[in-house]
Amino acid sequence: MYSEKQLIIMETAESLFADQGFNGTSVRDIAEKAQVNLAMISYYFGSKEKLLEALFHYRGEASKMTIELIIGSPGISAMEKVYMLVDNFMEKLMGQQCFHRIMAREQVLNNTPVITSLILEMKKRNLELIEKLIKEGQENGEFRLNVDIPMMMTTMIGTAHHLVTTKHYYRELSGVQKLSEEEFESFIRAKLASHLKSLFKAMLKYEI
Amino acid sequence: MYSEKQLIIMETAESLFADQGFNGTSVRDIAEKAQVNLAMISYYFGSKEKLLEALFHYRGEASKMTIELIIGSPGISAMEKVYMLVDNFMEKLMGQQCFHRIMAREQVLNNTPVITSLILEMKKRNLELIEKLIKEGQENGEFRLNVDIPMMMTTMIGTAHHLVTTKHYYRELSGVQKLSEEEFESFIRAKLASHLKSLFKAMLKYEI
DNA sequence: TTTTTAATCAAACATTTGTTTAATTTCGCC
DNA sequence: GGCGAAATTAAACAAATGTTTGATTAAAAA
Repeated sequence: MYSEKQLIIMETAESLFADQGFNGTSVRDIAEKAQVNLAMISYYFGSKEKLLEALFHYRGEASKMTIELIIGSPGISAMEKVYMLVDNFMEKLMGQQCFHRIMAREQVLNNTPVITSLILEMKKRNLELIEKLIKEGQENGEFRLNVDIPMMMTTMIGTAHHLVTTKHYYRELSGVQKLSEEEFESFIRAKLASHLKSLFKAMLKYEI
Repeated sequence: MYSEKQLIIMETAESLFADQGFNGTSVRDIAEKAQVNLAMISYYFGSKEKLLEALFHYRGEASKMTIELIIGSPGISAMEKVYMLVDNFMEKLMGQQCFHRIMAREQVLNNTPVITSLILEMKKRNLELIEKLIKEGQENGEFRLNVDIPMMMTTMIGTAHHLVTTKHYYRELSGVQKLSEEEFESFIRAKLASHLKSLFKAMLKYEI
């Protein structure tokens, strides 16, 4: 679908957009870092904006499937599946931090209709799948009946995004400055995963 | 401290930054909407960047005090104080959505050292106060002992920010499109407040 | 080989950008 | 009224912006 050069441009743009924002990054920045001629970006993608859209398509496509796979797998309790979804979510989040930083910003600043509807579609699809899973758990008595699923999703995504996108603050505040970058990464990954699982368990099982 | 005209400029800039981002907003946009001459912005604030910093100082200053007041008040249980803090947080969040949207973006994109350290200072101060409150609750047996306070704060801020800054999505997803704008506002305010209180209760009281 | 298509490039394009200048107006104060 | 400081203005500034052009090279097809 995308040539090697196009991928280089997209991934370079991704890291620059993540660090400096979309408007804070010039096409010359991208061209220079990707070591391609300035005109190639318009040539391949049409415009800077369409480059961003292409990036969203590219990254969005990659993360479909897995959820369906988890929910569909037999012989696993609904709670266990929720835990697996959390792990899956964390994996994608940590593995594509640049893209998630861009998305976190684009969600707030919904100026670009194409991307807005892409994100909305993504959210809708995920929500539907989760709803199916929760219902399954409710029908077999695993979960309590009054579960606010959109709010639950908001908690997961909001908490995780906030921690990952502002980890430089978290590092200062939680007294783990001495950890190396990699140690810190796996530290927050593990911590966040177990934290989210606790929250989900509380929301799904206990009347509070 | 700030003249009327300066306030107009700051508040106009605030709403534009919130909608279009800092880099997506030109000083000409601000000048036009605030109905002041272009040069007045440099005249009063020195630069566009310093205007943003002034805004952070202005909004930051306004929200000190209250937390100390709540924590200090006698004859109230620690849990009750936590609930009050949630309400207070919600009030500030909903009342200054523009500013919080800007802050949400600036946290992700920490390019501006002055603002980064302003936010960090804010976070540190709040964390210290909350820590004091939690300890109080732990000493009188209200709260359990293993509480990850930074993670708890992350959950509150992340969830709330995410919901408020992406409420246009939430509105589509939670099936409340028929509500008016004001109804929807108070709907998410109430919902979020009670949701956060539940989460805090779960995190502070129950071993999960 | 010849022809056609795609890729690459330096240069130019027209806007838009944040900021400054220098002149003018407004206002409080003596 | 007249002076001086602050406020306001239109114009200009240089730099940066996204995009296009037209020429040149490379690759593929005939």
